[in-house]
Amino acid sequence: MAIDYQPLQAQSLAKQIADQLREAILDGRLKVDERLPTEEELASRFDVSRPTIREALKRLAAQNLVRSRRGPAGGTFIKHPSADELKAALSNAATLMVTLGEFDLAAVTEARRAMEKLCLGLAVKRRTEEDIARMQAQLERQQEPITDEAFCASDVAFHRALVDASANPVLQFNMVTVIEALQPLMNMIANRTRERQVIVDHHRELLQALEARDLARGEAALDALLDYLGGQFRTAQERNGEAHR
Amino acid sequence: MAIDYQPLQAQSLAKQIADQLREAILDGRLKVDERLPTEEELASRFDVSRPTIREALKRLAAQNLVRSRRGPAGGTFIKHPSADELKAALSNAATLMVTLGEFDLAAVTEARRAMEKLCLGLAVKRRTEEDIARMQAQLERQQEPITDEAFCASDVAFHRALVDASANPVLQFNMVTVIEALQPLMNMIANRTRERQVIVDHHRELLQALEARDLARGEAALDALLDYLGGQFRTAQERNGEAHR
DNA sequence: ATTTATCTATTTGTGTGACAAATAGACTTT
DNA sequence: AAAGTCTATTTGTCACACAAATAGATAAAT
Repeated sequence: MAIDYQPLQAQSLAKQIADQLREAILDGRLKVDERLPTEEELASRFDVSRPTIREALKRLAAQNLVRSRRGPAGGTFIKHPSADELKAALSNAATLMVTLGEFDLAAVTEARRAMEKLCLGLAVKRRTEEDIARMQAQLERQQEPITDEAFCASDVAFHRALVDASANPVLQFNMVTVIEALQPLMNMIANRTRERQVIVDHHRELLQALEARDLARGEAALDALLDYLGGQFRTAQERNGEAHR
Repeated sequence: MAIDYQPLQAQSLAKQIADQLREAILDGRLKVDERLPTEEELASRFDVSRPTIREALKRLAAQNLVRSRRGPAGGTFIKHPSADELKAALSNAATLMVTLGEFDLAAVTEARRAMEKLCLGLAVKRRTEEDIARMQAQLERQQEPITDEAFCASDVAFHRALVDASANPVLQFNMVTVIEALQPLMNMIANRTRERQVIVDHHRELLQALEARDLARGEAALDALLDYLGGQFRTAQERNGEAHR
């Protein structure tokens, strides 16, 4: 007797309504910039109260699917999704997954190494002078006496600039899970001046390789950098493990 | 005089509260499975009404950051993020970005080709018999007389199984933006029997290569398949473009 | 003594009604 | 014609009430 007991939980009305509207948006039955009926009318259509409708709309708003405006020409509109907003949301979620250990650090670094090489391969062909300048600016910043957090932020910005030089928005997007999501972990690593220099040297080598459009040299620099970073992460984790005892 | 006019719009209270709580969760000030105060208490703490608090909590619930239970031991709890839920959310968002043209189809296919090769590279080393069996099952299904939608779903499942064989959760995760997100577009392509056979042949070749752990052969099959698919997408887009005139 | 049923308190879910705040458009005034 | 004012509409917020679920305590039955 193996009945798979259905949850059959009467989900909250607001959730059901939100799901229904979300599906309509995804299916294209509700188009971008289209205006939904007023909350009052939605309430009567779904035969629920206005607060329930509001909760449903707030859920959608939290997912950047709709936006609301007050006033006569106001209302709730289907929102055109923006890559930047989605990137920010993904960064938050991925950061959480990493810091909570849901994503194994080894898996993240493995994926990063592979994907960042992909980006490098495209960047070598497509990088512009602006890309180089952006990376150069971060490199210089990393040699100034800045706080650990500013150094890490600049590190992230440097790699982000490299990824952006690939000129592929989908890769740029996906890379947040292996670049930005690691920032909190990196912040836990205290970078002494001597250690910073190692990173800066690798960055400089990587930048020069990109400028010279030398893929092999760039990959070597990236490998060296990620080998070093991987070691740093491991020792940081061990230190953390000891601290927990 | 270049004042950067601050938005200074008083954002909705619910949004501010939601943002504040989200930051606390991301910072680790609120830990997983921790219980938030009751809605009533939160309301008095933030000095707002309970509906406002509820809206804030619903926003967080929509992002899978908290979950609520009724009853004496109930309340609102910080939720441990699940890769599957996040994957589903990302799939929705990415699908929308693709269907609305926010992600260029050329960029998606370029990213897919590169990333799927990465997965293949790992899968060749790590694939298990279960991986092979799963892909084999989909391959057989694709040769049965099923609907176009079922064929597309099986196509996605086949590639998903390949990606999963890489045994890297981060890559598996990111691949939804280039595999699952394309399903609606693939559904728009009517697959005649003759055309299905082309895809099935490529799949079989790919599967055999994976079984033999032959990376070069697998990459060739993948390239051929994606070349074919790219062509299909282009003609579909052109047909669509004509239909819009 | 263990299980089962019932009660109770607590907390979220939902409903109702009201008013505040923003704002597009019509209207009035200069 | 331009600027200011008014007005209607819609979302934002609040207050209060009750329903529904549920963990734990209590009582009852086997």
